[in-house]
Amino acid sequence: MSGDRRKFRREGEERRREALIGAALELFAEGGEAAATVRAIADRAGVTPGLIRHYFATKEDLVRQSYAAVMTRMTEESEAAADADADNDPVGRLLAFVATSLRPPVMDALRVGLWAGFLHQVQRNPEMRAVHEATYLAYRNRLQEMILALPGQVDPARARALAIACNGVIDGLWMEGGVLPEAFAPGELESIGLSAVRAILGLPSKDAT
Amino acid sequence: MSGDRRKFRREGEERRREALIGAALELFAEGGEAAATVRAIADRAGVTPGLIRHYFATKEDLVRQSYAAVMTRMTEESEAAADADADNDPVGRLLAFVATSLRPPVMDALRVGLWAGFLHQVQRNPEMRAVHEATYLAYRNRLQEMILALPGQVDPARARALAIACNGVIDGLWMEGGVLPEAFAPGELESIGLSAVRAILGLPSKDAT
DNA sequence: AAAGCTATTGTGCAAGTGTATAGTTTGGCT
DNA sequence: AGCCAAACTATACACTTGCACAATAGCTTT
Repeated sequence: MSGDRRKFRREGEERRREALIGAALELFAEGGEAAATVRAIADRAGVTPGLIRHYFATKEDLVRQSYAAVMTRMTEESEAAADADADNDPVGRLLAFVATSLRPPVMDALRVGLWAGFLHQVQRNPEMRAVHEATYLAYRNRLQEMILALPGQVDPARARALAIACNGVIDGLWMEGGVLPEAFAPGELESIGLSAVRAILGLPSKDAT
Repeated sequence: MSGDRRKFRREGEERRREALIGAALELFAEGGEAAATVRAIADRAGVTPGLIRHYFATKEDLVRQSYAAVMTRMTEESEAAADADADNDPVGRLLAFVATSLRPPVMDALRVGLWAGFLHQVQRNPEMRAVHEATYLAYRNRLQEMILALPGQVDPARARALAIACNGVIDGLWMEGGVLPEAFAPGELESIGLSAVRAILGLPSKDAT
């Protein structure tokens, strides 16, 4: 009678958390805040809604962790690209870092949409704001380290300003490319971003003879 | 008994529409999408919820029209600010334009929040996308005209790239300043933005002796 | 001054929301 | 084999949401 209770497998805590976060991000990217209901998330993750409460104190908690996951993943991807640049050339590392941020899969419509949706929450939710501040500073500080590693002397105060400026260009172009992809030629934003960063940092331009 | 029906005044169709849109924007800016319920909007506008249905086919309709109103208003303000700068010096005009974008009231937390929410809808709604594209291009083209007016030759293709780059820095810094105001010293972003634009355009730096 | 049009109100409803909580199943441990 | 913590399900609740609809009050016109 009541025997048609759903079968289930016990997953590791880590994997279930990630699955739930992944499902939330998918729904958020597809249909915005409204689409990411507790029931829809559970459904997408192949689980019943109650389980969400088992892993996350509240829905807001899940949303916050999802945001943190997305942002850190993006920084890590750019960082990996910089490290993959096996040259020990500091200039090459920095430019690889910038270029990666301005092409897929980092520069992507879904990610920008995700980011915009979250950004909207950052303003009034202190915990979300903390996550935003942390991820933003992580990215910018990475940039600053790379700037300090460049040949030639740069005093710290100036390095901070330069990092903020470079971060600004990257963010701006990343966002515009994500929102209006067809408004730019393939590779155009990447090339523009690299030139701009070079100009800001006073590096010689690529097409110099 | 049933005589305590609320008194009201009949407003013109135009004024009521604007009042409702205004109320929606206020709530959206303050508390995000979640705060802008039909009831709250009606309340703020000094009206009962049913009336919203009288002026807008659906809530989504109201939201879309609100966003369109905000975006057009922002562009108009920027344009007006640029025109108000009566100097005949092209460099001064351009830098004033940039600086204005990076300080209040243009760089403002509420506006950035509003804009983020708008951006989030741009991806799924073709009409919103059209509004966004138009306002973005209007701003960027304005920038491009000013770049072409600078002393020295700039070929059009390069002017486009420079305008995109400058627009990127401005957007990025504007957004970061709006989201994390206390992370920057007063005037810091304005000064960083001006230096960055100068560097990108190859203009002499301000603090040159 | 009476009538008529419609802007505005008030009430109600079905659907969907996050969350609480009690009960059931699972897989590892002894 | 048997037990037990906890991973998981199921159900229910209190609330909120957008929307429909009939009644009414304010203008405009005659």
